[in-house]
Amino acid sequence: MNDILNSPKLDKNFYVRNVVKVAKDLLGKTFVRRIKGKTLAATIVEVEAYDADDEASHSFNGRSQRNNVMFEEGGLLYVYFIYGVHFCCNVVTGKADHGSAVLIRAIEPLNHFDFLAKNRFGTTKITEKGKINLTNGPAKLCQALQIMRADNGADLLGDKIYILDAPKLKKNQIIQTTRIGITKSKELPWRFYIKNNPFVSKR
DNA sequence: ATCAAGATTACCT
DNA sequence: GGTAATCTTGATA
Repeated sequence: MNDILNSPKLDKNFYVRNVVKVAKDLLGKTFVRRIKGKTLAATIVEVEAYDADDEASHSFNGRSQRNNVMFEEGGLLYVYFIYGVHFCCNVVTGKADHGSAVLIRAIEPLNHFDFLAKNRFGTTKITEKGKINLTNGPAKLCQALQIMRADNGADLLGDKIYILDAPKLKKNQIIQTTRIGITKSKELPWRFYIKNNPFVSKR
């Protein structure tokens, strides 16, 4: 655990690359959220890439008030509100004005389970199944980590939300497939997840 | 001005 | 498996 938290932050160069490569490389890295004096840590286990010339991407029709952060240089957090109910968070990638990001779809918590459970269910008493349910979806993990509108545009090189390096996964531990919940560009194989990880949202 | 769709989730049958 | 929840955006009038 201490080894994990003592790893270096991913740097600017990591984020300013092709979005599909960044997506794949984010698997296994440690997502950190500092809030209320706590340092919440979780392993990234499922992601999706959204690129500029990708019909399913929020950036496809150009810059707008909502997707503005996606067009910044890589290394920021893009948070959006969806279905009038949920927040989802993305890691902005690529050069300035490009418009690409990686949706974080699922994480595996490493600490502070009571705090996450309180945020999700209003109680610290949870079953084994409830534990899986803490962060096995893009809106669930935002609720658990208290990521919301105010966090849109957060600097991932700052000290509130950031990602730590971790050993690169082997090729055979990564599954590549099509994305979930979209109607356009469904055929692009831009979803990645860690094989056999119980926190992955859907097989 | 009105309307439909949306990178989801929880709860129902 | 179906659908309500309920805000924001972009299209059409």
